[in-house]
Amino acid sequence: MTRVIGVRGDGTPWLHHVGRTSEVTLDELNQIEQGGHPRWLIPSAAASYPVLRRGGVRLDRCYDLAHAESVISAFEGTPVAGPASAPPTSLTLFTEDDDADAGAVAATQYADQQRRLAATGHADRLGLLIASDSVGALLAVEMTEAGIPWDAAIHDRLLTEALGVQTLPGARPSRLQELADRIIESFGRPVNPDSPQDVLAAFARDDIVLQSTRKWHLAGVDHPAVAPLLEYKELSRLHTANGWAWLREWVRDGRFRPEYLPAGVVTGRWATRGGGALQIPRRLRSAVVADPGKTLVVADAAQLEPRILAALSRDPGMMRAAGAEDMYAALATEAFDGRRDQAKVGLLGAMYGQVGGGAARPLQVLRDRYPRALQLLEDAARTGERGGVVRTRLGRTCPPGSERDPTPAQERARGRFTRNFVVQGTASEWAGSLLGILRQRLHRAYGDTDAARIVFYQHDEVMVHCDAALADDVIAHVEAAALAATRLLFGETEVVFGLDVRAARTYAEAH
DNA sequence: AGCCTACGCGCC
DNA sequence: AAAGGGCGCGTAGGCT
Repeated sequence: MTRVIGVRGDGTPWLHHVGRTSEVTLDELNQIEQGGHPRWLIPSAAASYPVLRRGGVRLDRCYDLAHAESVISAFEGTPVAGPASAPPTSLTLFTEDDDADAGAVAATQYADQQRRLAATGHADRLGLLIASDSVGALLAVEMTEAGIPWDAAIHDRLLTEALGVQTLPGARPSRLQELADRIIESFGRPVNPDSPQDVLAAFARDDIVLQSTRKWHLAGVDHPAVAPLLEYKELSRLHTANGWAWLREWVRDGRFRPEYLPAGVVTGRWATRGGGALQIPRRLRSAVVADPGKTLVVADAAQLEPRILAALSRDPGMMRAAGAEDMYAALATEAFDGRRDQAKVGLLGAMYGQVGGGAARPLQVLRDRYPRALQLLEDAARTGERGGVVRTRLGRTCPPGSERDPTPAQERARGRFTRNFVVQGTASEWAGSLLGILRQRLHRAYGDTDAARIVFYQHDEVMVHCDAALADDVIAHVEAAALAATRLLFGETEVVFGLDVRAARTYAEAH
């Protein structure tokens, strides 16, 4: 019998069961949870689970009505704003309005969703997708709670080494100021290096006309300001995006705690809010340091998207290549006279919708040698260009075209989007499945303790902060989770989804 | 002052 | 002739 769980605006948990909604204590919830790990219905884990966690409750499984609604509506062709982007007021009905029986409303909505799921004819796959998004919603809360271990002193030292010393708040650090001075000196007049317009105008006065100040446009220009400008841009980026202000705002008690938005991206990828958590710069990854006695297990899926393409299309040659440890090298041996870079450029170009430039010839080779794989992408692109929708392996559906009268350029852009959607979205399902399976395995092995906690996840990469002595076991759990995710999505397949996985004290060393 | 867009760049 | 997908975020600069 289904149980609905939620939290009122005043923080009181409620339980809806056999037609009745009543207040419930955290102890009672824990007892029911321990008694058999039911699959709780929950209007929104993002809204309710943090309160339950603060009370020591750990849910194993749930069905998140907001995520389910997003998945089902998109499949039906009437997308709602995603659960992540929905403003808090839209949850009022379920969590804050004490007059309505929130439990009864949720139970009704669930029944309606089950009916609609059955009507799709794909209740099995969509059910897996909803389960995956739902466990992601639970884990997202737990990951924010755990936080990424972050050594502020190391971060500070890295900043000082790169940027020089901080002078006054709001002023440039010394190294950055020196570069700004050199830029001005090179132009012989005042220029604000932070202003693209200003920089373009300065170059124009020296008879150099640039399309933009992007670094790849600047790179080939012969002018004394270019070198300091490129260095300034790189360091300025570090200063503004992950400098001392970021450190003060985001790192507390040795932890960086971003807010995760599972399936916050249309393709199903996660997004984060605040702190730019999915863009932790490489040069700062040595500041991510395990606590004493602990280690970081970092696993990332190698060449995930091309392998996804092979498994989705079942192209025989592509699947054979995707059985190799280095898929690009295998493709190169088979079809590119051993030129690995050609295989990579071609395959990435095919998945992103590139048509010209250096990818043109490799693309033709791929079309000749791997027609089924390329056809899958071409079909997705054509569907998008015509205004249709495409779906991932588990049925996540892209939004319908938004233009009423698309220009040819807009049609092509949408074709590139739908072409990429099937691959990026299915890759996201594979990684999300791995994540949910890993969460369950770690909990069964170590319980709700700090012995092993998932602390970071981005697209095709997961980080576990665990007791150093458990590193090998945790690595085995990650590898088992990857195999299980592969079976879940593709059954028996020749395609190998390999992981680069290792344990180390810092993120920099483990990646 | 607050809001919005364009730009540019970091990550996958 | 060139033609690459998905994001978040800080700054500049223009608007109300």
